[in-house]
Amino acid sequence: MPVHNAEIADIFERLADLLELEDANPFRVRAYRNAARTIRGYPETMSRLVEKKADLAELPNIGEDLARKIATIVRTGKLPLLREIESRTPGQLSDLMKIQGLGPKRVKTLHKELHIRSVDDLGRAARSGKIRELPGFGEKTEKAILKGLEDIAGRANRTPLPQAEETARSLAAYLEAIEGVREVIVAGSFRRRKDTVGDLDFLVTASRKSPIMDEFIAYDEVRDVVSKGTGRSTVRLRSGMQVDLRVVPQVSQGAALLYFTGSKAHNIAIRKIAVSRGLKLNEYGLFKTDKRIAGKTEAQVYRRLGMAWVPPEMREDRGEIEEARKRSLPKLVEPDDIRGDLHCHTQATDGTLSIRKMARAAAEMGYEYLSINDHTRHVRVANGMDADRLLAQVEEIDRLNDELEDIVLLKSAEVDILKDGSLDLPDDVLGQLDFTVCAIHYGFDLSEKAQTERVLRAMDNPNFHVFAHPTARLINERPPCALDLERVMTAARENGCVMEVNAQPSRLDLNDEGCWLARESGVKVVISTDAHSAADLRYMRYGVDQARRGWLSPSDVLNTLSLAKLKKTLTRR
DNA sequence: GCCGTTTTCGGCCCGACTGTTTTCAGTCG
Repeated sequence: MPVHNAEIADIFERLADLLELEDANPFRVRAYRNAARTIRGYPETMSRLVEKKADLAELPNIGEDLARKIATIVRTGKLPLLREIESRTPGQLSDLMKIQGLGPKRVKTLHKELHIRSVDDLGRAARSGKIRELPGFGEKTEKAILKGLEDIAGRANRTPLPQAEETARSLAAYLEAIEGVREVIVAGSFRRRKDTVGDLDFLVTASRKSPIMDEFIAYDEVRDVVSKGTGRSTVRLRSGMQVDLRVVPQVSQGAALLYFTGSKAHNIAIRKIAVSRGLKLNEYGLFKTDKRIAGKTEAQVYRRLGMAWVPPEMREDRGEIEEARKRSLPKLVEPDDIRGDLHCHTQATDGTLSIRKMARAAAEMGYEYLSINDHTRHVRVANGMDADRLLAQVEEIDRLNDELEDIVLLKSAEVDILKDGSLDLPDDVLGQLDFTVCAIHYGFDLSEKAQTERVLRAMDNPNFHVFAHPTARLINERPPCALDLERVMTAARENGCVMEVNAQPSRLDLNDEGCWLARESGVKVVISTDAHSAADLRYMRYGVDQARRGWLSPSDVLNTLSLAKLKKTLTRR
């Protein structure tokens, strides 16, 4: 079983935690964390890179030493250094650092003074009141630890973007109504459009006299106040979501927006650029000695650093800094570029509307085309169609196309990929469609080898056009199935197949990294909503977000094409 | 342990808030 990037990143992060507990050189600790971040977000697997004998030291934040360590982990699944350190420092101690308010120093004290080795030990010590007696600790810290233990026990998942959007909208409206508030912006991973959001970062410009902080913590949905200051406060909402609020002067708004949008890695990289130019960048502006030379807008700050403005979705330190310095950032796809939706369902299977009503809804979105992709027979729970029903639907679509004036319907289906890699309707039936969208709906737990071969075999069929929601993940519900995406991409390119970016907020599949891999592999994508109702067509935006995070341009996305060009491109040779 | 449009050695992002303290260490983002 090949080692996943996440496992390698976990090993390095654990190592960093334990080294920190041992008071190791903090920059060495940081090096391990930086490397972990690079590996976790890297679109290709380290296993594959090692197999290809690629030079891992070429990757950012990876040098000769870590390249060797990665290779060791790939080959053996473990790292001798970690074992060696764990023999000195109990491995579970790194778990304690996950509790809010506990860092390496305090964990070390707890271990040394009270012999605490695990989360359970910590709970017992806190409940018996032993922690408050330690030097540097007190009653409040002890209480905070008990609270922190509760939090990690019932830790909420990261919030899907649309839910976060709803929370953000209500809170923004509340904040905007507070006296003296000028502008409210949500920054953080929300602004970078990550598929899920951990917490919300609100940035507010307000007059000096505004009672913003008092009003903020008085918001109806606030469960507890984590901290409260004049410039920054943090609360936890009833939903479990954490919200940070920062008040900044208008003259610093751009610098603050830049800073609080992140990512952390992007911030660090641009601060280094500032330092290299003898400047200092913080959330209040860009400074030459003590003189602010930029800060009102983001564009101003980037400009004074010799860079183009970077779209928030790209701010992950995945090469955007270099491109911005060379002024060669790609032009990212935008919602307005989308000219049609290539995956939707009707009441023939599990959708809620007739074909005609879906067509009308799509026309109202301004689309030129919409394809109808009802399920095929294997998906019985969704009333999947057999050949006769599908062919009847094809005729119905032909009739509707004669009648409809403002939109063209494409004949398609969401065809099941069976376990043996065959498609669940005969070729002569599939051949009557304009194109197919093929997907896995069962057998998610096959081994990576079996799952990958299943897909590759399916792609050999000339009636396979689009691979829908490729990893079949459901955010916070079902992990992505084991699939060698790199091999799948290669096969897609060779066979002229296309990958779907499924825009359902619970799927977002391909995700940003998948989009990145598609582009690198020379594979085109379609962004589709998989709509089951008219309202679902509005999910398109979320798919575009992920495509932008994967640096996709309109030319990478086939449903930015006119109908004529699209039809030509979706044909396999 | 990484990295280089000043450098292959000597740097490494920066400020706010809290709690336990009487001036600051620890943690967080």
